[in-house]
Amino acid sequence: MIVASWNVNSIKARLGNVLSWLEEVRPDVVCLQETKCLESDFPGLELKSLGYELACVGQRAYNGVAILSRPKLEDVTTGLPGDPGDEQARWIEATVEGVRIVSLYLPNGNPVGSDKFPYKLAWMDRLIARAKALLALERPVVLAGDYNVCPTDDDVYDPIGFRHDALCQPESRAKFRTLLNLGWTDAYRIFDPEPHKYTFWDYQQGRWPRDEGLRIDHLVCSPHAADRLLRAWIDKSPRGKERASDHTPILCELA
DNA sequence: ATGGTAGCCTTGCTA
Repeated sequence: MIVASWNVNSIKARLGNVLSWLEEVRPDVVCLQETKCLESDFPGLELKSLGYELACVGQRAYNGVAILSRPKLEDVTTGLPGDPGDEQARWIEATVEGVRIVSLYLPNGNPVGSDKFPYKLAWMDRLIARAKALLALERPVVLAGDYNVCPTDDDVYDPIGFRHDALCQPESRAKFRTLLNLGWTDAYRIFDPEPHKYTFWDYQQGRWPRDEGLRIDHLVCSPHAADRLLRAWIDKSPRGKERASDHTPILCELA
């Protein structure tokens, strides 16, 4: 089973790119982030015509996550537990062929010093709590999404320039490590130890043609999922297309 | 020193 994660930066603006990529790669499960539309506005018919079931949660203009699946989608839930007052659409779960799939969009947190950064850290504490509960299921689980965390300086093109950025803060990285230290696996790093492999390149200042990016999209696997990992890779081709998202898909295959 | 891109709607905010 091939599982992909892709921050599309608006599903409506990116529909053509997404449809052509799905036809070409045909992943079994696709987790989308920053869909930026209400459930009622989601272009589901086009995706269903390619054989995908859809589960999504969204809000106007910001955030929004979805799961597409060729096999049946079961037991869909939305929202990250731990803060009933949190209205932001950043979390959706579903089960596909016995694998619990999460599509998550972790808060960016910039600028550090604003209230956005403590919101990010508190959100990560809730993520860690939910990850503990999911581990207790003793089932394969994939936490797929835009984490807005560069785990190490090897995951950012300019570590000095980003030393004050929320994506590279020691607190952000420490919480990501706390997640992994519970027993979760960063699937990409199992298969590719090379530094400076990226999933995001800013639209500005020619970052894409210069390959000046960040690795912030991750496929985080529970032990039962990690035991089934065959490969994980970044597909850079969508980033080079016309009207591209600033992120490109990351994928893994489970036996 | 500045501005540079993209998407959405709040023509400013978020990233």
